[in-house]
Amino acid sequence: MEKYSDLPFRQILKEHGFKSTRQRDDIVRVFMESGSHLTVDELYQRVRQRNPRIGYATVYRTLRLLAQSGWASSRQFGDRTARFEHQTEGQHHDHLICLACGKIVEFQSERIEELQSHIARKKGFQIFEHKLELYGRCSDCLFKEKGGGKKTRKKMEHE
Amino acid sequence: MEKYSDLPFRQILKEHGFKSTRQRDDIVRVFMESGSHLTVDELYQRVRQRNPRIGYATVYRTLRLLAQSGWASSRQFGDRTARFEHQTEGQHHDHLICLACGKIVEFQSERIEELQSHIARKKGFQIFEHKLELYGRCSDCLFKEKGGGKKTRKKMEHE
DNA sequence: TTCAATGCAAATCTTTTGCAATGGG
DNA sequence: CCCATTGCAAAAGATTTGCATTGAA
Repeated sequence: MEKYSDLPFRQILKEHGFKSTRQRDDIVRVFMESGSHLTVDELYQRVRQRNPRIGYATVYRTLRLLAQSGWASSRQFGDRTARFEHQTEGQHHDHLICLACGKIVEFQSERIEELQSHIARKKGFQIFEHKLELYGRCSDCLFKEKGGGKKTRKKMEHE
Repeated sequence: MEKYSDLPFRQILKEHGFKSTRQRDDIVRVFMESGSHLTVDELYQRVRQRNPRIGYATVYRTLRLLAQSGWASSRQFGDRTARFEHQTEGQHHDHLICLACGKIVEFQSERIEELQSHIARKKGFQIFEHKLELYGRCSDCLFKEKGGGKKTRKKMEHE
């Protein structure tokens, strides 16, 4: 068990004049240990396992705190439930979302970002952030759907 | 006044075994005549001016119908309210959104779409659709914010 | 006539908020 | 000790649904 005081987030809280609490520690911990893209409810359930006395509202409030300090950010994929992801060091990334199994894969493309700035400039916009989401089927689900193919195929290009 | 029976959407309804009604006519009409990106409430308000006896639920249900037949599609920009846009003939387009005044400008980039397919292929995904949104400030708002500049400036490039 | 569509209100679902009780600094 | 934070429950906002009534075919 690590010491709570080791949590760097406590530092952030202090800097901004917020208090550190058992609840915030637990929520931040669980959030940090989790793979990204959790819904608030998923996070709440996991936090509850560690500390069953935590309220839903506290999870929301702490998540907002995390977002405000740049540690987390929220996204909506398709559905109307927000998902929170770790803010990976200013590194912007986008998402591939499998509509069949829900898998979310991150990617990054400098070329696309360049084109975006180019377009924005042409339209007179100054871009602060962007969201790019590609929805489709991941290869696992494609294989499952097409049925019975061997595991390793060479070609799977369709127009 | 055009004849209701001229509405091509009536054809779609019939083909799918749905009934044409005064309400559906009115809603589809107003939707078609409106600039895109209306919220349900905005559409509801406008439809009410034409036909005050229409219920909120009917607007939702008709919008779903429009979406299912490919005439409309819903999007969430930033906020948690859905906005509906016309489905412009299979022509995919993306959006620039001004965070200050809410203006939404559409654009299209074949180069970006190519890069997207390329990335998807590398990750083993097959893409069915995508969403790309650029959030920032439109030039109007940029001028307003920087204050007092002349209307027509030559340069406004910031890094 | 018949059953889909409507209007209304109530139900859901996600997120936010008011407030008395709690606990960090 | 003081006031920010918490937990709960209630509120709010968006969307959906149940059901008796209406109306298109």
